[in-house]
Amino acid sequence: MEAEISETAFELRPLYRQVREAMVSRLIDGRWQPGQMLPSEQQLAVEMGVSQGTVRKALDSLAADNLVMRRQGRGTFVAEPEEGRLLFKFFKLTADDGRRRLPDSTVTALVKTKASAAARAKLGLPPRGLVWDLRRTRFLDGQPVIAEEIVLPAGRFPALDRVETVPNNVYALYSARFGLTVAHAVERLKAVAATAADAEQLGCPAGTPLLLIDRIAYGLDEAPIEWRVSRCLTDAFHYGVDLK
Amino acid sequence: MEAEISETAFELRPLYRQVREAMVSRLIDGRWQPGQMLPSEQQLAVEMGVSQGTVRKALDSLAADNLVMRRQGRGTFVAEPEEGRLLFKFFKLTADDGRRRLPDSTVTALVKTKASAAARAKLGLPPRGLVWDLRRTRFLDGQPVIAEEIVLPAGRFPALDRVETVPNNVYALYSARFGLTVAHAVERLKAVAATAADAEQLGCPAGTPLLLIDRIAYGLDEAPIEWRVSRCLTDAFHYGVDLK
DNA sequence: AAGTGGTCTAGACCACTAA
DNA sequence: TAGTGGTCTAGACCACTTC
Repeated sequence: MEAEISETAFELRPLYRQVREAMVSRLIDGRWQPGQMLPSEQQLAVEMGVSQGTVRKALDSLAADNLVMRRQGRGTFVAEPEEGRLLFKFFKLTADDGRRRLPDSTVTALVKTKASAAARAKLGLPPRGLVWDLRRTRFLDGQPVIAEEIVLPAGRFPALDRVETVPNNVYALYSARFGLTVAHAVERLKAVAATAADAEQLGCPAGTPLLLIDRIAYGLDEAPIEWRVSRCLTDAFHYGVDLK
Repeated sequence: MEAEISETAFELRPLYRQVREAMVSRLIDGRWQPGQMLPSEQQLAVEMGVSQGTVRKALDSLAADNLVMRRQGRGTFVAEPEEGRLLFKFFKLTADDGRRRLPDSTVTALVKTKASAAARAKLGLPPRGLVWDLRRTRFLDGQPVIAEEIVLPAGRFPALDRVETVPNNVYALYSARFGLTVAHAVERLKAVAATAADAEQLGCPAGTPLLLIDRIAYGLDEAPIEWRVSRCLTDAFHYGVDLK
């Protein structure tokens, strides 16, 4: 009952790191579900055989990464992707007047194909690996502003095409339907000219400057979950970054 | 000697916040200079009349914001803008092959003028406020890749035009010459078409898509220090963002 | 050996939430 | 009132750096 963590006598990482990793593994395997309240610090300390202060340090680290949410007087809860505060963690486009909202989405294609060499490299897939290729157009104020392609490793998204409707917030779908939590992402931005296809999809002249966002999203286990390329009109919007 | 912090009995913010603010004010007024070693946690605890744990929490918070650097066995040091690790805190452009280096710079103009309405809004200046307007071209591999305009409130940069040479890393200049530390910045990115002036400066056709970076940089006192607009060719480079 | 920051513990008390 | 996380303290011991 006690030695949940320190079973082997010699451990290189500090205790609170090991405690954190034990907690992350509970998030990965679903023993702790989104929205669920965690045991109290005291209970976790007893259960894991460490002091409350060490549990606190691990929980604070999870909270800093937005994996759990802590509320004084209430408890500690597993983060939910639908939660308002987190909706914009991975969506950095903002209207120039400051209003922030998620654009509506219209799926234009969803097919399973062999992964391209680029997709295999981005997602760490073997030769002949399969992927889902999802394409959609996203609208703000009824205007098409983003042409998006999402590439997913087919093995982690079984029967994705049997989902009735792909929701606007796909990360909520990944979580609820496939048990995959997007923990962090890396984006690369460039300015590119709209191709003829972009121009048709976005209703702008060919050659129009577009903000290209190339994203790889990673799960709790640090494995790539999604490769996404968004091509955005930025006449009335900007991509916001906080450098701290 | 003791009650450096809790002079008044009632304070709303937690102690470690007050300790942090006392420390930040020492950074602002120059009692703690860049590169300088801070007193040990124990000394600070005694001096400020709090426990070592509270001092540690304040110092950890400063370290998280890259305002100080902590090294086990050595001590805690005020961050220096020239330090390698910090050079890229505010420069997010990376070569597509992964190499990171700061581009060379050539100043094309440096004049003191009345601030435009836009500049007054960005920098929080009064009507008829004065600014420095610095323009430069930045090169990577000998190729011009960034056309940059930097607008500075003249009041905080006296005799800027008497600086012999404006260094490539202007934030080191702000620190060494004017005692101004850039603590954080907010950037807005868009894709725009190169104007005729851009085209001439960067040696590209007019209409070429450019990544526009609009940055406001803030000092330790949270007042704006700099407004900067960079227009970047991103054929061989990208702007990297880590979403965590 | 001495001095520094890093980890871990134990316990007191406060602030907030819910019943 | 009971239970939760948040703050603050005091002290022990470890890891690293320097002399």
